Amino acid sequence: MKKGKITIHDISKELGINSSTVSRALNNSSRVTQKTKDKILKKATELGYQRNSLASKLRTNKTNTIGVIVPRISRQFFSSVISGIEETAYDAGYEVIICQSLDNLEREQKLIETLLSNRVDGILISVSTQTLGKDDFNNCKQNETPIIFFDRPYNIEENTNVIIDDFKAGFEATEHLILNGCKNIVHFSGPQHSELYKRRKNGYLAALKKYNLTIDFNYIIASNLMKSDGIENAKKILDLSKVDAVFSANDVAAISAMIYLKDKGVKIPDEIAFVGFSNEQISAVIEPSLSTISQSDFKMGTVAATLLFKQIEQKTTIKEGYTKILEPKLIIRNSSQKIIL
Amino acid sequence: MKKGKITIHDISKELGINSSTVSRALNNSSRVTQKTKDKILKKATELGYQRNSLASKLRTNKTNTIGVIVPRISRQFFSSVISGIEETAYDAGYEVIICQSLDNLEREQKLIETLLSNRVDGILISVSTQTLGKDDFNNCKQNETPIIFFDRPYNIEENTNVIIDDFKAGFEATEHLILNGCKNIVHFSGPQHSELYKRRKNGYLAALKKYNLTIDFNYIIASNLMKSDGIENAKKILDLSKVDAVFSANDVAAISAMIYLKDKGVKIPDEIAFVGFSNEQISAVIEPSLSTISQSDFKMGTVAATLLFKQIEQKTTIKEGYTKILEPKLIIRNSSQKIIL
DNA sequence: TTTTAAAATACAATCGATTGTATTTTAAAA
DNA sequence: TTTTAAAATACAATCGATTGTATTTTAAAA
Repeated sequence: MKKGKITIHDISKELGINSSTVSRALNNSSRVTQKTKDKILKKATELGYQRNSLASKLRTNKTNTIGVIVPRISRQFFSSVISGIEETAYDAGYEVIICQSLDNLEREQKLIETLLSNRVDGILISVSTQTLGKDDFNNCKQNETPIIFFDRPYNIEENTNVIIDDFKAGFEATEHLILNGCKNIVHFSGPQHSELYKRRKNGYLAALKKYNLTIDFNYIIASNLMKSDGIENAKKILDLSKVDAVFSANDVAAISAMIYLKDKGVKIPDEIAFVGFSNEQISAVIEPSLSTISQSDFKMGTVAATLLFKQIEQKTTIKEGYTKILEPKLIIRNSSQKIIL
Repeated sequence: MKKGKITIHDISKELGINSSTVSRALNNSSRVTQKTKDKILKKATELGYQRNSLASKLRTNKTNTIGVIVPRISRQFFSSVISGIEETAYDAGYEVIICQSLDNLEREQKLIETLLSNRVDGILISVSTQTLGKDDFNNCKQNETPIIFFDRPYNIEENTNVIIDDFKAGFEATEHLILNGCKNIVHFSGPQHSELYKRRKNGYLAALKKYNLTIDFNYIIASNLMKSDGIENAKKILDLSKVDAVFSANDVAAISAMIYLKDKGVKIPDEIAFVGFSNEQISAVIEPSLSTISQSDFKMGTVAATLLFKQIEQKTTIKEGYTKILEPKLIIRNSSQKIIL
């Protein structure tokens, strides 16, 4: 057995057939007769031939590979999006390279560089929370490598984005609480520079307005929505009087706040009702189970991937500022259903 | 601006310096003077040059890339292992390609093929539950591509494996329950062909023996340990008399059983105590919080990756049947602590 | 049997970077 | 100024697969 990898030239030599014919046979070209194909394929398996994708990709200038960057693969939402992307890619004949930025900008930039130098045909990304600039992804554009942003919108005027209707989600979550008898609803918001959290907040405000509830800006608590922030927020709630509900812009903060409040003897949902955001796996398991917003994650993956493949294959210049907005879905569980007397 | 990607030849032409010198300058070779390097680097950034890794990898016959295959990236344990791998790889200058098999053998085989044809330098894999054969990975060996198995051992006699001491974990979990006053301990076991589940079971049996408790094989319930299996198992428990504890070979089944039993009015841990396995994220959040075994996940990643890099760089033939066994850690939470009168 | 068109296969260049060897340049010594 | 060794740069082959064009083979028609 020859050491090292087998190439088409090895097959070529063994059979006395030119390597171009071997290549065509392996790619099932109509320019090679079935008889020759059979001979070549047999020899290929016999030698344990395995195409060198690097050479093929270099020559054809097409990798049939896309890169996906998310903050963390462990988060339920992202892994569902990735599943959606992978299914779509699988059907379209693309390979997928999954990367996590750990919400770190420097790392994210490095990943982009790596993906570009590996000549991916396109990139799907949910940007890190540190990504604030307007032209962090110029290297892609310079390269004419299509890039599509999902979940966390990025410079909507100039890029392709796939997001959910955060305003509507915020509105529906809040309205649901109001219809369940809540009147003094606190909102846990995220970093205020983020468009996404602004929209959720605006949805919240619009719902209060619709039902003529007083808007108290002390009731809007901004934070990074981490576990510890939830606890801090919960402490603040205990200082505010009359709070009877919380709409949190993510599940993590909602859950840690709930646990803290329960520990302090607060009855949930009867004294304080909760609605979260994201439909993390834990939200179904915690007690009481947390009502939340599902971001149609799998679908977001398929939609983003489909858009990307279209851009890659049409090779059209990317239409600036196209945004696809998906519908959110309110999932009603126990944390928001008060016993209305 | 030239359309398409910039190559070293473009830089070469622009500056009238041969492309070999350009290549050496970009790789910071000592054969190029600093003055020339500066000129070349400046022009490279000016033109937006980006190395074509495909060409480089093809020429050098080294990709500095490893592939990682896990059943699902969303599972807490696997994403932690991956983090461990990525950190180690980052330090060692390797890229990581993450793939999920979805516990599907066909898909797993396809991923292996793709990784090999992309000429990864090595592979880390936690095999799918469908992978039962003894030589599913011959294509790697034929290729002389190192492959290391983690978490789920595979053909221990012939391959490199990184696993935890499942026997010890089973023993400690069971002993912990015994020391908390439990005498009639049910064991939820997994598919009986699996070495891993056999070892956990043997640990359980050894603990019973050590404390002179009767071994009743009706108390060992085998299943696939999915959510639904947990519920089925819980029903069976209700039919058995005297059960006062459960040691489950994973958290998922333990949790669904707990929820079912709680619903039926069983007090946990006072009537039936629980210990799970894996330390899934949910296990800390459920009520009562679930005692479980931590599989030193992050460390498993670093250890497996370190081993792999060693194999890649030494280019030694893979020593057959080397198994690295990591220590498990019992995490005691509320589900296992009875009030002993 | 010779001619000819179609089918099959071979030739050779190419993708972009790397690298051993050859050549040129530089600068010090003769 | 010429010689010479060292430093710097250029030449050319190479990694493995692909593909437009050229050549050969096949088989039918003349």
